[in-house]
Amino acid sequence: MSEIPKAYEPQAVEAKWYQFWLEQRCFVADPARVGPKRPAYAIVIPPPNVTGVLTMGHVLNNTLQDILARKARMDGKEVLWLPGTDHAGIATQTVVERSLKQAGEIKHRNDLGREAFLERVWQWKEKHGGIIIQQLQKLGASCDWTRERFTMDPEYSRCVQRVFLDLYHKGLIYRGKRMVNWCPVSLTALSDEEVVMKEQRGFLYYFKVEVAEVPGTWLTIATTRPETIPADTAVAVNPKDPRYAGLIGKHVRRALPLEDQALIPIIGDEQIDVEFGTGVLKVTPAHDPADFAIGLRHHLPVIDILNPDGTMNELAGRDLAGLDRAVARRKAAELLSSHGTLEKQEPYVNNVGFSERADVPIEPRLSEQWFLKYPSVGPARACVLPPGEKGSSGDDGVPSARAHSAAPEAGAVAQERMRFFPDRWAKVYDHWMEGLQDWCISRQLWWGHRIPVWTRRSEISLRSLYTELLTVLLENTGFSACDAREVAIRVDGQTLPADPAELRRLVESGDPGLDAVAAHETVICTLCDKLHANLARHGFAQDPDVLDTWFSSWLWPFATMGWTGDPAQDARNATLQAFYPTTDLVTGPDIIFFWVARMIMAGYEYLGKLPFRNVYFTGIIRDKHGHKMSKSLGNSPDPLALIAGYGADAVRFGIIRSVPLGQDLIFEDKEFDRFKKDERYDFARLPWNPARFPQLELARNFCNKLWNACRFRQMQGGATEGEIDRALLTSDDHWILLRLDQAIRELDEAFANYRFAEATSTLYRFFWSEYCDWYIEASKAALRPVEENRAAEGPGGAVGVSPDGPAVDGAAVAALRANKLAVIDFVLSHTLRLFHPFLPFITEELWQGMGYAQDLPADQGGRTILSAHWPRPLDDEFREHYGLDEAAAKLASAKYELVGLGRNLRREFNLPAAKRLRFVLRPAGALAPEEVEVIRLLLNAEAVEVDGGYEPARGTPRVANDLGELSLPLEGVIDVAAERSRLTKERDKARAELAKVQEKLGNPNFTQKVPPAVLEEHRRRLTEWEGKLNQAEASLANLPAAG
RNA sequence: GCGCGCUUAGCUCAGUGGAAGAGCACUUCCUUCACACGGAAGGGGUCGCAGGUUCAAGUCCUGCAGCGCGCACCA
Repeated sequence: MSEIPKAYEPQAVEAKWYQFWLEQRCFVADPARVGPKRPAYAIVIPPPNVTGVLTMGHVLNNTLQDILARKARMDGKEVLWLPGTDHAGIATQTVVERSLKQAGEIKHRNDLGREAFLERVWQWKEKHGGIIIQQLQKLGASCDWTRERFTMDPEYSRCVQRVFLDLYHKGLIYRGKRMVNWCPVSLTALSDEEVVMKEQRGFLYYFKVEVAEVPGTWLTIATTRPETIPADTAVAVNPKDPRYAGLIGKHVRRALPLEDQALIPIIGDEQIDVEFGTGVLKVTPAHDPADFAIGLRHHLPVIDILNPDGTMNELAGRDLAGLDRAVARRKAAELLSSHGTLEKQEPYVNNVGFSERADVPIEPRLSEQWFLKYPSVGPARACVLPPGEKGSSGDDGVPSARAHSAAPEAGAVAQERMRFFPDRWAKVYDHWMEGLQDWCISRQLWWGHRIPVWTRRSEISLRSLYTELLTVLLENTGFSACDAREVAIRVDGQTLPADPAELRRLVESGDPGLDAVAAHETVICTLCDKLHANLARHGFAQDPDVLDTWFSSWLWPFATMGWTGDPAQDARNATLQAFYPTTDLVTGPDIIFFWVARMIMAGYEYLGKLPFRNVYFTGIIRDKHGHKMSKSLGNSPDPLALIAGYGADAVRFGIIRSVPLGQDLIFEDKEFDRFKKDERYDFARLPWNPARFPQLELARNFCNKLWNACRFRQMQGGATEGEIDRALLTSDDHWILLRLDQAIRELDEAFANYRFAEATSTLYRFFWSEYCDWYIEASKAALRPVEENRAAEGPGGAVGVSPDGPAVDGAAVAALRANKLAVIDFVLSHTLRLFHPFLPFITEELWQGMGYAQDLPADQGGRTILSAHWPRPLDDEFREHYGLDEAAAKLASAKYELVGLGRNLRREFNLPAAKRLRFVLRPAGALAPEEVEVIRLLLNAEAVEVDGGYEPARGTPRVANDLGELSLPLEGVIDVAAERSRLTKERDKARAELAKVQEKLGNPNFTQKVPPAVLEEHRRRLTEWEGKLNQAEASLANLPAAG
């Protein structure tokens, strides 16, 4: 570190060290190193979308993971932070299709066809897939990039299909015609979790229908969707509703379509809310989940009047067919109106489900889809510790195995517990797990894992069918018993053995029932590539759908580690054995159902163990309006621009410092308009140019402070990390070492509880307030060049050292100076390590530049700070060895307190900081000259005279504490009024505080019940305030008469 | 409708029953040889409201209000 710049310049530093870390393979995890002395620590990254770009949410999330990973490395653990991306089915397909359309290459993906289109998606992925990875590297993420995974990697895809096959085998996956959430834009089904409810302003339309059997009797029906009237197949009322009960069983004439006003029944159903609308419900089984359920109960027909894209089909009738559903709604209302059956329409606000991705109203639609009944629900639900429970933690914070008292299933035996941070999310999780609905896992997309199922419908005898299946299994395949596990066959919903020998036995059985020709549906689920050609040749067609992206993500913790599902093979998988279960998961609470819950279930189902031991849910980063920041809303600043402007370390520190456990963060300066003209920052050059970010500015300044503190040390010269001589420690040294100890303890506590923001506060306070503001300033007394110190302390020097003070000795001064540097190096080298997880780049630069790496073994910080040991609290041995003394530290803080009081006098008497002042100190006890010199320096005083018998002139401002009385003789310029005002304020304050303490101590309830320590504290406070009050009163009495 | 958060200084927010805190902003002073991305001092708070528990409540309990977020088939 020659030519140290005055300000920290992050850009070059960051690139240099990241490259160094990669070259040195610092992030690469080696399962072979894991052992009793080197425990494993693992995190899997929440995989960002492969075509995504970094958002502020990613910054928060991945910085936290990086902090955990770097801290774990410094703790001596073998760390695997496993990175990767997911294929993001809908998002990626949409992006690619849109770009091809914009380029004019296609009008629709059908123009290319499935294979060619997928080819283009892969090209897109190759081109854009690395962007977010590079961005994570800019942030400093210490992922093991050699293990980067993608959910569409061949091995990963195989895991997905194996799991599909397994669940199909187990009967947990089934195909069914059910109501699903249909997105008319993406043209695919969605899971319930991908639907967001939004309030919509619409109308409640009241229209009337005549009861066929009782002419002249009309029923009024309220609906928000008049366009679905042609799909109505009944009208429902509550049988307990006296208004309508008598009409049940009769019919009404359906209003639309006009050309087909069919008669539909009036049915009674308990679910009908008597209070709502008119108490009469139109029942539209094809287009409403609740109505569908009613339809099932009453065996109603289903009329589907919508096309997949949300337009009306011909069943909607002449007037509506072809119209978009929104247009059709208005048209239907007009039709009713023109026929005099629309009684009124009222403005109405209701909740409508929207496709999260396409942001259009979803359409409840009856369609054939694949569903999953969740596996391992019992253990997955039982393993998460409920709020308030701590579990019994081991040394490394891993909860030990313990049975759950409320395990809902007998199979859920003693198991490890998982902790959520903050724990309130456990309740949300539990609630969702309680009401699990089957998961719709099929998507009508091309980009994704294609469902490994082949189907054929045929008119055939079972004997012929089985014979044919034998051919399919055996022809050109070398099929063996082990392959049989990779095939599941169902005929008409019944499982058929995939073992050729058993099939042959069936074929050769004499059962005459096998010869009847009938319609059969044969479904084959297989992983076996060899069968595919045979299946095609025999008229089987592969299911065109792909699986929900989350159906691959939920396997992430073990599929990324090379899990195969083959027990023997997995037992030999060193990575899986060493690093699963993982230690921590860091993610947003918005995907607790999508991802976290499902991973837990998959973990139990396939590894028999929870996938991670702790889940940290981050806050959500919002803009000043409280909206979640996202790329699509355009309200997120580009993190890379922030990194360019402030430095990666500052962005990390600023964000982490601002986000307490589990709270959302509003990340924007509301007073933007006031500051945007601030010329100190050239934000105009930055593309996002939104605002300035006080959080980041603070953090950048902090990095600069750290930089300059080291620069200051560097400028002092001398040996690096010399030996500390306990005999030469000053009270300031005792103080800072004990403050360092305190900071380490606070940090350990913060880490144990995942309180990262708290950790940054501790670092900030310790480094800036304690180390820089007090300790370094105080140290400047000892750090002055030796000659200067001799002059300052020699006889006739300006400082009022008592004449019989120690003889000044050049060698002694030099030794003191060297010892001071040794303490500074000790503290700084510890501080850099404490900062490293948060500020990886600047700490590495300083660690190397300051020479702290020099004498250390390569694997303990010699090569890089990354592997330096995390500082331990100063133990008894250390305290003993260096004679660390609480009393000395107390003396130092008393000094600083007195300095604060003295500086305050300056202010009170309007004395400019530059004005050289003489103070007089009447010490309460013995006080070494070097202590006085520190006080003088911190006061920026010309002199502090020590005079045990000093009696200041009347009206001389003075302050006092345990150390003594500090007077500021202001010859001839005493502002009596100012001093009276100051002392009066002080006296009143003392009186008030004294009264409070006296009242408490006078209360027998208090003195009897309060813990001794608190009582002691209050008694101490009493004497303290009494002393202050006396002093203020005495000073007031001492003031000359006004005038 | 049910659940979960939040409400503390002008702003953004910490606060773990025992003397109300930080950063920014504001006022005044200082370019003193680490740092003006800096230093010193200062002003500013009935801790949302109302009850309760306690010797002691910003902190625990109950209710209420406002804001936010989830979950939920009210057409």
